[in-house]
Amino acid sequence: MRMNGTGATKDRILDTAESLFMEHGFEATTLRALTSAAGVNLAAVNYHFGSKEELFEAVLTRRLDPMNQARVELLGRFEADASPRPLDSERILAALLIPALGLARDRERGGKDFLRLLGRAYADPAPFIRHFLSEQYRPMIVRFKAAFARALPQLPPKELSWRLHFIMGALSYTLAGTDALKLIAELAPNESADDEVLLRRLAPFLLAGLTAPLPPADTVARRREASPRALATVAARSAR
Amino acid sequence: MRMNGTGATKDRILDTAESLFMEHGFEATTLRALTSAAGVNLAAVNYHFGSKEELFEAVLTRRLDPMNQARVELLGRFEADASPRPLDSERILAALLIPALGLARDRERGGKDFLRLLGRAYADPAPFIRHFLSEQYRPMIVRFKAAFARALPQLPPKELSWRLHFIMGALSYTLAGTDALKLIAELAPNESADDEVLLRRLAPFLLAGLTAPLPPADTVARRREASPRALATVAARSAR
DNA sequence: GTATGATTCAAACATGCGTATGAATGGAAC
DNA sequence: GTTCCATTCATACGCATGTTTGAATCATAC
Repeated sequence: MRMNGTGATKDRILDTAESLFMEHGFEATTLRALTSAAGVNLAAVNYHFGSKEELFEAVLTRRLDPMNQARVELLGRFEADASPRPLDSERILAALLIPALGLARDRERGGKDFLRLLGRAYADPAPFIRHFLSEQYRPMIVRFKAAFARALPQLPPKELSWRLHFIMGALSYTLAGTDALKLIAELAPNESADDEVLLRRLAPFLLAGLTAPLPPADTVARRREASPRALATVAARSAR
Repeated sequence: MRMNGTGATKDRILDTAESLFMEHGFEATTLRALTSAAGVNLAAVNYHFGSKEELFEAVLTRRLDPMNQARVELLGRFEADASPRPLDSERILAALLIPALGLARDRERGGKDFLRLLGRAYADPAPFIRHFLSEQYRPMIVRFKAAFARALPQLPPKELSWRLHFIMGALSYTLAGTDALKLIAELAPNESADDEVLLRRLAPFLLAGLTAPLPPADTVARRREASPRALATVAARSAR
């Protein structure tokens, strides 16, 4: 055993890795830059974590595991409160977003960095990252999908899967954001309240998408519903 | 001048790069793997493109530029058709999605690869990539934002910016997809019709989010509107 | 047919990477 | 105060990377 001054080497590595992986990505972050920024020896990463990949997984697990657990717990609590009536999709969505919001807000250091890192990990093509994330998320996703299915019985399961996919996309992209914001617009200088405001704006957007009317039934649109038909119509018309 | 057999070396490099960058990302794709897969000499990349980064930009420009141009042109055509009435947001959204759909469908080879590559480039932290994409997209985004602002005059500009951000997020995440699909659910074996089906499911989702009711006005929700209030309420209640 | 200039090629360059090693270090246990 | 063992450290290993070089190759123009 050992009891160092304040922060154990291991934690210092995790914190620095979280920040650097977020900023530069996994591949572009070198162990030399990482250990030098953390003020530890180069060999410390391999000593404490085994390899760079295992370090990355440790960085993710440290926060992802509690966050997804909190999501499931919150969902259970909401369901108990609403019992015996089924929980409405608005609160299910809330159970999905609130722990992410809490992570962004509560931990003064690193929390927001982590969410950006997570958003980027989502899009990373490295097989070990994709596999790891998939394993980490599966139980949570299965649980929420079942809850949404109860709340939206008229929505076909396949459609629900797609919309959950879109939701996770908008969420992770948004959390990964920062520079991307500049791409869309000049969002004024009030980036202060950011994350809370962000999720309060994201929630209605996602809820509306989740409960949107169904798309046209078949490959060629037969029905004459108002809203979702036009895209197909217009697409056909624009064929040159 | 030179006229090689069939495909000039330059094009062969571009095609292979598109596929490999998509599959492994920018950093993890080595010039040796790339040139060997393309059947060209290792030095050919530096000879024709100058550097790996410039090759990446060339890969992106080759398709991104025409796609965004097509988006703007299509928007203009729709606006002319609708004149003098302002174009509804549904068709504006269609002008945004259809060229992406066309790219995924028309070019038998590479089109879909490119969209996945693009979705991944969105999330890549490399500064030169972010800067490049931002420059490539700005004119198109500005144009569409103005069109949406006309179609949705009741929506505050800042709110519109956010929702455009969410839209681009769901879109790029969806286009980058494939493996991510497995994460959400077992989408059955009919991945056949994929891309067209995908966008026809995505469009109603995005349209509903875009036209969703406004979130609560202030930091603390004052009004008693039905739908978007609950998240804030519930969040406060769940504070432990 | 020879000169020209663009392209291809094999080989090397310098550098940086993740990882491994073996000696130093220092607090805890006896 | 000596033993012990987890940790730290400087250093080196082996290798792969992006890039450069200078000669070989080829179609074209004269």
